[in-house]
Amino acid sequence: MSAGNSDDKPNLRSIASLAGVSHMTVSRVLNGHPNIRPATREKVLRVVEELNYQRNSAARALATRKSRRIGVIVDRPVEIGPDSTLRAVEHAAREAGYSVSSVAASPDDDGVMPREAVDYLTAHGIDALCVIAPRASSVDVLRELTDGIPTLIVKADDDANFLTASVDQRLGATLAVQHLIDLGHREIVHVAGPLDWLDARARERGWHARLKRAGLHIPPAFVGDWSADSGYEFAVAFDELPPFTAIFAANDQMALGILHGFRERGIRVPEDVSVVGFDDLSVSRHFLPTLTTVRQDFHALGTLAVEILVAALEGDSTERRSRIAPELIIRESTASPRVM
Amino acid sequence: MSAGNSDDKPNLRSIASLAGVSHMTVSRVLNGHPNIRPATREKVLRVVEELNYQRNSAARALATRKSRRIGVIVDRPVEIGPDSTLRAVEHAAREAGYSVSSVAASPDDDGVMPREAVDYLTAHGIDALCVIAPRASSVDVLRELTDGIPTLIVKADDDANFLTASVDQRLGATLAVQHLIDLGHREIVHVAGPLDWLDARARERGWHARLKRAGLHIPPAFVGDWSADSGYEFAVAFDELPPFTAIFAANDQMALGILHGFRERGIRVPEDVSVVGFDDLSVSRHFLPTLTTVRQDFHALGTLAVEILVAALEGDSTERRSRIAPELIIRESTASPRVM
DNA sequence: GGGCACTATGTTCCCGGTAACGTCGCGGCG
DNA sequence: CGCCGCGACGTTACCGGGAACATAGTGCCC
Repeated sequence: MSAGNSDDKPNLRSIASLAGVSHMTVSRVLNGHPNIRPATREKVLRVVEELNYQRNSAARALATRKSRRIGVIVDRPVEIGPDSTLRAVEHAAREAGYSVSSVAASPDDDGVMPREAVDYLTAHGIDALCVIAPRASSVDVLRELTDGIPTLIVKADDDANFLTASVDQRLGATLAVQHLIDLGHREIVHVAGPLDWLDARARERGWHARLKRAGLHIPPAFVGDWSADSGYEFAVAFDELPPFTAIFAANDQMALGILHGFRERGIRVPEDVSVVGFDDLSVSRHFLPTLTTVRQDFHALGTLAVEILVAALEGDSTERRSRIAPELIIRESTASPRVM
Repeated sequence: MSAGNSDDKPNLRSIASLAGVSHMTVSRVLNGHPNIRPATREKVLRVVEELNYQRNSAARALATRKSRRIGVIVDRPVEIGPDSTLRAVEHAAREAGYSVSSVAASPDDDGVMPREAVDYLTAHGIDALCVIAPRASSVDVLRELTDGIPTLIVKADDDANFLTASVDQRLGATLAVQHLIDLGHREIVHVAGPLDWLDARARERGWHARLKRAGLHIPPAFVGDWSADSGYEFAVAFDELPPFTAIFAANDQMALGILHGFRERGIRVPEDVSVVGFDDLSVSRHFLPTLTTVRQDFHALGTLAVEILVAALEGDSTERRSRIAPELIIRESTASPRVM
């Protein structure tokens, strides 16, 4: 405390004069330029250390026209999945020497307004953009907004305009449905997320495709809103629904709502109906019954996204896209159907 | 696309020459300076509009020595509460013309390393700092790191060094315990979070204080780790525990684990034991049984935090701290104890 | 009608870095 | 022995804004 600081923060010039060199030499040392004599380098670093000097990122950004900041748009209200991904992105970006600026959907509205979000982020200076949990409508709008900014969208389909990375949603859905088929289920319904979301669509398609391939009846999907409440509402309407013996829910929260609704209606899981979720929230293994679900590795996803973006930014662009395999976690909420 | 853009982005000078004024006039218009003729203002704004001009935030930060950025440290791994607060902070900051840069704990480690986090944030230029879900140890370290940076810590106790804002944790705990007492419970145990976390401590103290005031027996608190798993482990050890009829769990996740463990042990909730949680996650109303809990308004908390910080930054510093009242939500997991 | 207080605007310099180019010393080579 | 090339720096200009001061017009008052 008050250890004789000259009032202002040190800058390149003050370091330089203390080290007896020019400010450019200091800059070069800090940037790891090759042609610096070891003695000089050490002299400079010593002073840097001593004054606890930190480069001014604003000045750097101004001079280089690069902010070393990645903008992130999170298109879904607070949920473990998107937030885990966001944190993983932040972490990986930090490790790579970047910082992150995010715009996230509020609890009230569905998603973010893409135009406003991009405006905000570009106004604050970003080198690249990453979109988590996107809606199809957002992607459409983004196409014409992200001109010149490397943009990665967390989605499974390739896209000519964007970099992509994702957990393979269709594979996840396939694993879930396959598991139910293997157990002997023939009537498998789907409680989907809002189909404007790409993840919801991909899961619905995976479910649909697997049923079709198995030659099973394909009932219309019930569309929820990701919330446990919507799963609950689906379940309490059980008596009015066409018969089925298994449900694939598009996320664990809706699955939880379904468990709750069934309990109230006296329908037993898994004896009467099997339920599979998606995400494997940390709490899902404590639902009653514990939930069979599809695990997504959000951390790996965020890390991968940053890897791809940074590669694109720094030239060694190898891959434009990549998918992470999800994993089926079998617990108590699924079983073979009773013989009718 | 390619609608005749001159290659580079417009800047103050290019706007100025197109509008036939000096760059300072443009700057003044954009900053809302008073002494500008309406005609001039409109002329400038027209050009700004036309070129879709956005100020360069790096240049602005360099010139003003203000980044208009708030650094946020989230000291807990991914969880709905802290992430909701973070998002609310981000939202409120955006509305106030600030952006947010965050450092969050990864799933692996407990909390963030305060020194590294602050270094990182200051290196990227922040005007203020906000700490969400802090550990006591973090706070101690921060005291000597945040010299000169207005810092708000989300905690309930006043602090000479920091601004504070919080949901009143002790009040929340008091509400929970009061509810159990009102139902006729006399043996009320607490499943706490790790006591290094200020929130965990405050809840433990609230529980302790209310029991003491009621003259009830105060059993030692069981310390979990916030996870549903730790609640589960507590519950399955039921037979080895001293007798009790009610549990106050420090968060909903541990409460869920408790419900799960009790189910396995054949202990009925609320008939045998009542359970109260804390947080009111969106899923808590679908637990089996639905969970009585203490609701925290995370959005209000984040908004409040930014309000206080911005007030501190912009001089009209009114309040240094403020608390939000939590609310008891009564559901099925609590009932009067059976007469023994 | 001249001085004066404003108002509206322009000039210049500076923020703290980096790019581009200049300079100096030294060793190798014809 | 003189020239060249290059390594190791230094100098200068510039990134795009804003603060501080300078300056031109304008109405008002004595």
